[in-house]
Amino acid sequence: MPRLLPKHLPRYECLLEAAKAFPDLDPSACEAFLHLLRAGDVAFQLGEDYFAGHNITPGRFAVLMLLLQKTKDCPQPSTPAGLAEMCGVTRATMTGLIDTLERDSLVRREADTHDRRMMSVHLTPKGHAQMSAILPGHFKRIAALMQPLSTVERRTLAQLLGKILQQSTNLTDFAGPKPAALSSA
Amino acid sequence: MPRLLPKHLPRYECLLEAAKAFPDLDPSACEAFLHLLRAGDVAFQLGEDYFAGHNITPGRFAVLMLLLQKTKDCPQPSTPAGLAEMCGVTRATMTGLIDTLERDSLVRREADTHDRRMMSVHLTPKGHAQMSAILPGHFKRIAALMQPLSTVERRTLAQLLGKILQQSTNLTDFAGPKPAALSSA
DNA sequence: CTATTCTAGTTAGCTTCCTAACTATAAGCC
DNA sequence: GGCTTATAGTTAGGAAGCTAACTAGAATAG
Repeated sequence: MPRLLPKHLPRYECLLEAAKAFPDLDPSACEAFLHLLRAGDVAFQLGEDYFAGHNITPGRFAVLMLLLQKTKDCPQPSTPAGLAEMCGVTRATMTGLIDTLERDSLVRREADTHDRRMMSVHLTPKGHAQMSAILPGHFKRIAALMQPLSTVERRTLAQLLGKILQQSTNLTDFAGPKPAALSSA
Repeated sequence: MPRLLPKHLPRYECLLEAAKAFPDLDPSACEAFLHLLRAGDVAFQLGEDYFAGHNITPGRFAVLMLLLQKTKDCPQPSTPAGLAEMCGVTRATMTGLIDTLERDSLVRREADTHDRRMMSVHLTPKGHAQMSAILPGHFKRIAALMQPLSTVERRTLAQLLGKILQQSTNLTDFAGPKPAALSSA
């Protein structure tokens, strides 16, 4: 399910030309932005296409990945609400993801004994095996995609993208900071 | 509709640690890849959130953008199939997009007089006005997102992403070149 | 000229996300 | 303790993309 974006990146001269009609158009910003959209889509599809061969969607992969990390790092159980938070989706969406993962026996729901509203979610042995089967190929494909970039270039890329991510949070915090987010301020 | 991705980027030390368990994991490649996924999503959402205030989806915007360019550049009419090709979606999806755009009087379908299978799609005056209302704000937001990067950094970013895009086409061409794509080879 | 094949556009049904409303349980106020 | 509020999870219905199958018209083979 690729994103609906123009597949064709305009040449820089076209952006310069368009800037005459639109004074707000910053050609260098637009060029970087459009490259980012395309490359981000390509990166996403790289994973999506690969996972599809293992009967997994990106959303299911994200959940399995989080559960895999959890089993290693922290002993505290994973709840649907916590997973939704970390994945950036609603609790309703997480319910659906866990439904299908549980149907395929990749995860298991367990009721919390202390708080009967809560559930905890665990990776089953089958789920663990599934991830062990998927991850090496996934990492190989990531390495292949990044192969033309030197280690220095990768570092540079990550830093430049990090600045954009930081700016994004600045902009959204400025535009509409959640009241809850101000609790620490 | 953000993509379902882990919102949290792992620290580099965690990638180094994970590489011990997974020999195929290249930490610098993964770091760049994960940053790219997050930043691409942020960039996409920047547009999506803004368009939503104008009752437009990214898909509809892409179609309107192509039609706007067409009116300037080439006199040849835009067909649904051509638009689908340029947007990278199926013809079926394009039918749906044009349906809603036509319902909102932003575009107009016209039957081709020579080939009665074909339609041509045109921007209406209202569609043109809509784009004139949307684009300046869109360009401003793009400029704001890229503001922390210097012109040189933007250029560097575009070049690094260009290498990734090129590599992506190399990989897919190698894996499964469409027979039709070989016609020129 | 007729029959096959190809192409443009549409329709029908699926998936994955969403929001809004609901149920059950826990926590806080009187 | 009993009432209000907040929280965890689920359910129901909607939006936007997909594939597969269909219809109508054009192109090509015989």
